[in-house]
Amino acid sequence: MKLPYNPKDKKSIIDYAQLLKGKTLRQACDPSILKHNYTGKGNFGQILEKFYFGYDPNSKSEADFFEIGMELKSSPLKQLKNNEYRSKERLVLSIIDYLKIVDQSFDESDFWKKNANILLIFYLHQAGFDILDYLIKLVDEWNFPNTDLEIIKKDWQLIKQKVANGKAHELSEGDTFYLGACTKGANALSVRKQPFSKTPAKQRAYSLKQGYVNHIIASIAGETKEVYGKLIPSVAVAKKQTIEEVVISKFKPYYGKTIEQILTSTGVELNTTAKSFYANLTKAILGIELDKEIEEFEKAEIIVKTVRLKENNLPKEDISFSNFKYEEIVNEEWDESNFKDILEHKFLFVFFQFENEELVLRKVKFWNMPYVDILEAEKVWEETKSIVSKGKIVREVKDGIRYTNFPNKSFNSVSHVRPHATNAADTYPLPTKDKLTKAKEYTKHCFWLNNTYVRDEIYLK
DNA sequence: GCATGATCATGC
DNA sequence: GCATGATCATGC
Repeated sequence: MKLPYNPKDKKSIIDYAQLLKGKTLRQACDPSILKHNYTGKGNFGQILEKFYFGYDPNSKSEADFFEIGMELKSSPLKQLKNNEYRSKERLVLSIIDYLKIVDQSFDESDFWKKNANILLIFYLHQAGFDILDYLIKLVDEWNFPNTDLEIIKKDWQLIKQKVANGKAHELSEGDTFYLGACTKGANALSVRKQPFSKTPAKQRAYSLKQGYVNHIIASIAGETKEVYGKLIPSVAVAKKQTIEEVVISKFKPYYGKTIEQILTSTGVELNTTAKSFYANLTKAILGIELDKEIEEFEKAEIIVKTVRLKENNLPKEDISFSNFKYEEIVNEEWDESNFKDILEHKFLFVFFQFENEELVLRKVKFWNMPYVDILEAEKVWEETKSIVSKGKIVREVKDGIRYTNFPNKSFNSVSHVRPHATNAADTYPLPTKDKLTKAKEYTKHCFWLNNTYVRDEIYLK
């Protein structure tokens, strides 16, 4: 079959791909597309390869357009309430071969051979639409800018190192900044051998974090009426530095200083009672304008948490996350849950401590949750799901206060469940009526990190 | 002094 | 109106 492009000529391939912009697969392809047999999540890409580019989908370790070393990737966009576009998810790249990575250098790696040059096709995912009717919005090639590539190399090295240490089963997306190791497979039973441990490891693929993909779409969209995220200022990571080193070096001069002293020396005026105060103080220290986001933090989806320690090192409060919906948690599995997704992020903790009633900056710390603790958090999540499913939330009512069966601080050393609402009447519906109170809805709750855990495993370590 | 339930304040 | 970060109140 004669291809409608020259597979040895990059420009010819890209020009042909660009014709997809503003079209759906149904409009862009031959009517034979109606007979496609691809089902399942990844099938947009497979249909695109077979019916538009005219080659059979494969899982070879070389790039799809092997003659010029360019890989084809398609990925969904979502539209926000304000009509701006964002990536719907992380961009999943090739499978990590645990057995081979340990003997490879980055430049000669399977990863780099396949993904150095990518032809990206972004389509708008719309619920209820047939995949043939998703509108293709953005088409362009992508090469990693050098500053990003330095960070991606370090991410890759870290993944390799963990496998070399016999810890492939402990990999987490939170280990790295831009390039993640995300789980890939039908279910939790999709596992592989690893070279230096008998423990089977979950099958994982290299992936670009959702925040990084948002940066990509903002870059390739260029000047359009539609908004695809925004390009944001960088904290300028020098070639031989990690993001951690740059950020910590900027904070260090302020260790031991009071908030007032920090404000004076940064010359930034801030409303200390404003909700965004600590976030703004972080930006002031990093030298980022207050109305801007921090590029590296957005790309790496780093979650900043500020903690105020008492003089005895115990955080004054536990750390809250988003509320969970009772009707959702009972239908979720741990591996797909919001809570696990959050816990697999990279965090930046900014620790202040009370010293004679005054808060001083103690230190900052990059952190992601170790594998064993994620297993602990899973127990809290499973217990919560079970309690909601059975309708056994309320244990007893005393003096009008409802005491629950949700996992508390003595249930687990890592996390517990507590209310997080405007008041007791601020509720979400229950999937199962509460047995004791007959309530059909219940005060909003969320997962919290125990303050003792934050002290012992994050601050003191 | 802490655990747990409850609530507040801000900003989008 | 609601999400989010922060804080309060009470009983043991």
